Amino acid sequence: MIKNAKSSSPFRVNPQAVLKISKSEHTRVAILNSALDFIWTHPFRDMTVSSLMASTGAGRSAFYKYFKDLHDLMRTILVMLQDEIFNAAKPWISGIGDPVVLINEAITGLVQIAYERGPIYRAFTDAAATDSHSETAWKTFLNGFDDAATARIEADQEQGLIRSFEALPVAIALNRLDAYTLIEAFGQHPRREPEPVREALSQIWVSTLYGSEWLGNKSSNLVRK
Amino acid sequence: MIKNAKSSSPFRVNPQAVLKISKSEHTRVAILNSALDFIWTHPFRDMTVSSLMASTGAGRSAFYKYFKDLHDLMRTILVMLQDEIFNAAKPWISGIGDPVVLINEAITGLVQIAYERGPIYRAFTDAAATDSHSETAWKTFLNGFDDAATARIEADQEQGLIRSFEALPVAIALNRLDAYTLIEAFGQHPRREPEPVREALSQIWVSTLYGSEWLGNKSSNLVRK
DNA sequence: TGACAAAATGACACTGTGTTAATTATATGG
DNA sequence: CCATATAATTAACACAGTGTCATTTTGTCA
Repeated sequence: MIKNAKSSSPFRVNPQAVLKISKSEHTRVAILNSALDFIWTHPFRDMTVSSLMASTGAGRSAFYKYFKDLHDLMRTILVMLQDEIFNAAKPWISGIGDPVVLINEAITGLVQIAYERGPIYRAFTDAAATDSHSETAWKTFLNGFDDAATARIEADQEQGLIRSFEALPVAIALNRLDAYTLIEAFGQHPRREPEPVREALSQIWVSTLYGSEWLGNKSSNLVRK
Repeated sequence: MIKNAKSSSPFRVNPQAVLKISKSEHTRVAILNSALDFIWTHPFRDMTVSSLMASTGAGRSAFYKYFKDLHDLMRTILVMLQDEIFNAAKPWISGIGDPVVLINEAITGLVQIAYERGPIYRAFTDAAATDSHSETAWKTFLNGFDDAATARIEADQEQGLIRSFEALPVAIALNRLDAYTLIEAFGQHPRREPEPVREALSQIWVSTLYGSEWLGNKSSNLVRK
């Protein structure tokens, strides 16, 4: 029980308008929300099955009817959040037009979401450290970004917009840059200010891929044919 | 017991030439080596006090005479390794001459050490996820790099070698880039090939700080006055 | 050798996990 | 509205690992 606006995650699972929810569905949603609330204010390492179930009304062992263990629960949440963040990155990944403008759009979106969900993403990395299945899930999540960024870099290289180099290692490195910079900045309270983080990431991506001459707010005139 | 060349960490604590070692010192060193060997081949999450002490001959509870808990042990190891890696970064941090040459030297050293010690560093980050003291130790470790890099960037900005921007957020971001790219590439077996990783990091640092015109193997003609 | 300190140990209490057999609640068709 | 099948819930248990402490063993040196 006991959750006030300040201590509960802004991301909670919608109880589907109270209509047509089986008891089972209800408990499952209660557990998910309880986990999201917990993670918003506590490190993942302090999460226990009993601490979660305490806020749902049900007893501890009911948990195991819905999730295999705490890591299974975390993987469920990761899947729930995946689309949201992939969509934020989409402008650059598959957008058409000035790539410097697009990349800034994508980074702005990424920073925004990281700011809003930081502690949850932080919990994924903590979970990955303590369980091999969570580790695999987190790696798969990151690999999705690696593949997408590699494809975009290679496409821009063919257009002559990016000079020639091995795209994959650079894509991996830039994605780790984003992931862990953002998680460290926004993964626990108090969170850092978003704007300086956004500027730093933007500067690094743009100068690495398109050259430092495009820094600053002026729009570039690189355009995809 | 039982350790062959293949499965034991190349970094082990020197038993001081067998000379003048008290029983106590001997056991302490045995525990440290046991931990290093374990970490070289297993994830930190599988390390238990009993698994460690099994290879030392002593019983489980003897462990607590030497270390408060497993995280205390890990912090001890982190302190042991700290100098080595700070020294690798030193060329750029405090070197004089062409900064592009220096930064490549520093990154080469960093990659080298990360390759040799990868699983140990990986264990630090895993430990940081599960214990608040280890988390603090790891953050302090990273902050050392942040401060040093910030100072160097600001110095080069005063020399006009780096264009003007807020140095700290960029320094933090570039250090997270290094730390987590290296740990992911070399933190568990099989490790990735070092050379593509080195190239990617070098490209990102150089183009972010000094501009993409200095990429490639040609030495730059930026020189500190 | 004897006496003292240091090191090591076994036994214990504790926390948290995941399972299972038994119990209780729920929903639905007659 | 009730009977009943099915689903949800629980209490109790066995297990793994931690950290402590009183006691015993070992090492050292006067």
